[in-house]
Amino acid sequence: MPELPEVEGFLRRVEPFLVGATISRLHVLDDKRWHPGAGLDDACVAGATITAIRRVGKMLLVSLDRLVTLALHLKIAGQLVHVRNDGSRILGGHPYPLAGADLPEKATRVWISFTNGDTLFINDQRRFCWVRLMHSGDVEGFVNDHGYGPDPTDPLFSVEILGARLALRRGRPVKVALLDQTCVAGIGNIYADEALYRARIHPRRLAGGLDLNEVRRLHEGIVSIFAIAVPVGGALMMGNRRSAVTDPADVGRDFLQAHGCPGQPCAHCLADGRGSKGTVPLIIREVVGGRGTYFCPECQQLPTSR
DNA sequence: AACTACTCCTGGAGGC
DNA sequence: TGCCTCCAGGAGTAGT
Repeated sequence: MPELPEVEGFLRRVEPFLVGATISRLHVLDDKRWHPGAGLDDACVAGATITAIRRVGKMLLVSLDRLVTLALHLKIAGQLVHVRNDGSRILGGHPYPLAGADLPEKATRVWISFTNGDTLFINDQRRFCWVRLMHSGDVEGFVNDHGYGPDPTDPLFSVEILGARLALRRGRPVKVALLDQTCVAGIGNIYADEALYRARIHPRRLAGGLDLNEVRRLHEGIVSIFAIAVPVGGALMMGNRRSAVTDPADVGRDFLQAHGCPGQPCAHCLADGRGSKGTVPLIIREVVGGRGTYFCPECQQLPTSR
């Protein structure tokens, strides 16, 4: 579930505290989540200082001054918790509650303690996340092997680029193309649904079948939903349903209009006056590309055949 | 080349 | 209440 906004939002908030921090120890609690490269182990990072953090797609890359890099991917249910030496916490990724929980806890897979008393916990209830340690010289090759597409938060991400990437996947449903990290990097199931909803495009439309105006709308949908989601650290989703906002600080994270909203009146149709009171079209759920997909059957229609 | 199916894994929901 | 089954999902891999 942690997609681009969840990872980027966390990165932006913790960067001031992490860059320049020196690791005292890296603790591996779940060997299966830990993948040190050849000749490397957890002891290699003790005493190392973080020089930079960046994101590629949904992956986080933490560069250390020992010419090694920690790479981590939160997959579906991964969560990052930065605990400062005054006890304050910054949460990123999956929002499953840790109210008052002592860390590390049972879902903690790897954690890092810093010489300044701060700690960073990598939690994952589902055990799909991974943490790699590699030589910094190998990072470029590792990233290139994934073949990531353009980043939609990059100012250079244009309508033309999106159109060209979709054209390469012309025979696939546009939703499936958006989920392909080599098409556009960082979009997952939540934001693919939201972007298509904003663009009023049916998720089963073929990627190559969109006209220029539709590609423009989709580009705007992607860029605008990320503009909302990134600053607040992403949406509050627990599994396949939206989680209730319990912390006033999280109110801004309740912005989803389609994904996880089955049976809710379509906001577009409401605004456009479609359907009288009580008969406004409702958001429905179908499986597209093997993923639960939410959309409005009224304002996101498939073109009539032939 | 382009699909689909399966794998990894756990917690939560729903049925009985 | 308790047990059982099903489902969610990122992304890699295997099979069609």
